[in-house]
Amino acid sequence: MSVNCECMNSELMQYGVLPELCALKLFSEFSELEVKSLCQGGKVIVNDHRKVLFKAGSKADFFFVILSGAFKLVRQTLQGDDAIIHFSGPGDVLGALILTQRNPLYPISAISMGPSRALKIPKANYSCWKDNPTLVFRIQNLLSNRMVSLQQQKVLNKSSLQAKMANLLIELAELQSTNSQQTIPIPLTRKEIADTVGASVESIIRIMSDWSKKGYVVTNDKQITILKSSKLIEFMGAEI
Amino acid sequence: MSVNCECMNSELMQYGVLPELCALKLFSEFSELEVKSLCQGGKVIVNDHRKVLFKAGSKADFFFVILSGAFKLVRQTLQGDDAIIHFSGPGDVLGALILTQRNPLYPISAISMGPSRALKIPKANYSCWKDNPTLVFRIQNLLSNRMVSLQQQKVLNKSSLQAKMANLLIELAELQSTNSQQTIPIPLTRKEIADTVGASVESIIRIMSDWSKKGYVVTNDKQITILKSSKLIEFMGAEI
DNA sequence: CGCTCGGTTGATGCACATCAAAGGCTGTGG
DNA sequence: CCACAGCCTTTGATGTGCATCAACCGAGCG
Repeated sequence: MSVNCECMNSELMQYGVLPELCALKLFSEFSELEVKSLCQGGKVIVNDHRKVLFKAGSKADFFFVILSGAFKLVRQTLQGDDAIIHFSGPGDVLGALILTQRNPLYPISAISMGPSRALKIPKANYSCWKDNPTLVFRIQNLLSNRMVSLQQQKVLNKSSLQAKMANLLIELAELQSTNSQQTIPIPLTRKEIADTVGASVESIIRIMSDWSKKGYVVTNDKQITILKSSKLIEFMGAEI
Repeated sequence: MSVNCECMNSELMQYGVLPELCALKLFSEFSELEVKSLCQGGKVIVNDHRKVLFKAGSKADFFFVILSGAFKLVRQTLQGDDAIIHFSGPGDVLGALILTQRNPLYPISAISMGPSRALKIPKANYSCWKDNPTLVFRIQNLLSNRMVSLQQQKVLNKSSLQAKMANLLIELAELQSTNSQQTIPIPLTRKEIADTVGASVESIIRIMSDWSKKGYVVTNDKQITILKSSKLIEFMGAEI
């Protein structure tokens, strides 16, 4: 057992993951030693585009810290199509909230979008995570953000599709700190936008091409850039 | 200051609130002494129907434990109508998640539904709440439930209005533990249902009266009882 | 008594979904 | 190497679920 851990640990070092972890906002002001002990036994998962990190309904024996790329959190609807609950980027912690339960199952699936990497950490480690007030605080903040985002979407429930799309694009563009360019740091298909706002692909396409024509946005091989965020913001409050 | 606390504390005793608190699942297996110290300085707020407990955007200097009745958590849309985010009952903790932030503002408003009582606890107490692993654990579970509910609603986003209504009614009916009668333990107007599922009052009324005619539900002065939950569940999965 | 609030019903219209068809692009295997 | 399948995108035609508007009723209430 401990041998196994050792091995995993050396793996952490090997790939130079430790400094990468320390660079995350999640672990800022933590010493390398602390991070190393918190992530003991963690294993780096490298995913291509569209690979499942974990699946809704399966046993939650691990939790995850995203290192690079992005993952979508998805649930299937009974009609067979997907509903995207959230997009997670580097520094996000996945599967932590439910670890306090007895026999936890993942409530959602996590699927990579483009090449992505995550650290897979045994559930057992969580006991020392939750004894660290700073860490608990930061994980709560991550959850709080997700909650706020879900609530905001509920508020826009009765609004037009354009309002929901504007909200989504702006929210995603804010993920990256460099405010100069409003480029969404996640490769995003129209279908994924549709699954997020709960609409059909065709409707998304119609609105996106309209916005492109008007010069509000530019899309370029799944990279979406917002040119006139003021116009998009208008949609979010528009009566009509 | 300490005098004030004393007074508040005696207030806790006076109204016999302490045993009431201890009876909550939140505090089960806690001693009266512990609960008393955790809720030190707390003040009981008694509300009629439709009174504001706290308002979105105001400074969050307190957090709350619901003693009796129910509260709806609401945000205004830019169009001027309400969006109900969640219904909270006895034992729920409100305003706790954001207390880890620097200068927290309530992200939502809480409004009583029918006569309700809540314990208003100074923010300062939260520091000793969050040092108690059991309490942190239980508050996380409450949050987890809210998260799951919001996610479920996202999954039903593309479904018919009937599916969303069925989901809501069943979820609310499950709030009360007595499984014999499927009565929703919260007085609920059609408008409130509409604001929760993001629909118009008229549409809710049409569906509710249809269901009443068919004998699926009975409503009786804002008390809704589900007679045939199997029929409602059918709607949640129905293709058409 | 007029007031507001909650419930109800019908007529009309629109913002979407749905269906259908087609073209580009990528990877895969014969 | 080409053929084929699968994914993503696009456009047009058609349909419909639900919002919106308008009007009315009953109950509670200052």
